[in-house]
Amino acid sequence: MGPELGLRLTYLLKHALLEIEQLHRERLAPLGIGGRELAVLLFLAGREPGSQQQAAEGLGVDRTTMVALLDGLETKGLLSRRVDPDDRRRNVLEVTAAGRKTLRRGIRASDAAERQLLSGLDETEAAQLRALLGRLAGQ
Amino acid sequence: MGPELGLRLTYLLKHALLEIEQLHRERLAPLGIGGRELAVLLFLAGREPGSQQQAAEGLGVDRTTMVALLDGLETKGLLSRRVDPDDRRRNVLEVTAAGRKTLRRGIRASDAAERQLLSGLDETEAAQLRALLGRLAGQ
DNA sequence: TATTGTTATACTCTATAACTATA
DNA sequence: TATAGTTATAGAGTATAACAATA
Repeated sequence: MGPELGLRLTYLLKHALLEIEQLHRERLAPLGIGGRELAVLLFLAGREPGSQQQAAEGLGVDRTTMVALLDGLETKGLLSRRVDPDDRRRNVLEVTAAGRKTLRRGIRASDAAERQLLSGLDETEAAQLRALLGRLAGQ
Repeated sequence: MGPELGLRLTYLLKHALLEIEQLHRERLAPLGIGGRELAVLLFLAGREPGSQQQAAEGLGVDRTTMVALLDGLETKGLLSRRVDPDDRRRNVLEVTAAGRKTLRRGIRASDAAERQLLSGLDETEAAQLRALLGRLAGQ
């Protein structure tokens, strides 16, 4: 574990994150969404309709942050909020048909961004990196 | 490459970065510096005295961002600015004796933070992760 | 004219506190 | 009283534009 800045884990992780975020910006721009919006669609599409609070917890963002994120997605017609009849304080979130279409295109764009970041690694190495990072995340 | 959010590379990288940043905050707090200040000290200590502009480029931050960072370090007595007599537009940056001491303690704190992040991996796996991330950064 | 450091300003992402409507 | 969504506000971190001093 050398002292050099370029060898510090924080530096290496930040470098990789900044690069993959830039690749996502480029590839998601034609779809009119950002990486955080893709993450919301990805999170919502895979489970039963839930509340904003549940989505915020699942995504690890504050519920106040979620409001603006959902405003954007709703304005673009990619998801809908409707009041939960069983608890009128809650909004039930549902991805629209347009949202599902954008999500499918977004996943392909994200896959391409990941492949580009990992283009210097072979299949085995890419899988190793993914597995090791997954274990840091406790998966 | 599955569609699930928790398997996306961006999610995994961000998770690891947030965690190691938190570990650094905890371990650097007693030293009175933040992770970005440690990075500046680390960058400056390893090379010939240089200008703010050179430091900004080397660290990958804007030169306007560097000003406030250096203000903090100078106030704490960890580095000094002096006008370059050969080009009076430039400030020559030098880490003080106190700065070098804080740097040594900071490196130990950062090493400990890295070990904690990687505590679920064995030595070989930790080295693999470091090497793979290094290759993404073009090293 | 161009460059270095600086300041003012703005934009993104994030969180805290307070409001409202519901429970 | 407590909870879900919302708004206002503020704090990091970042960048752009413009300024003074110097080249």
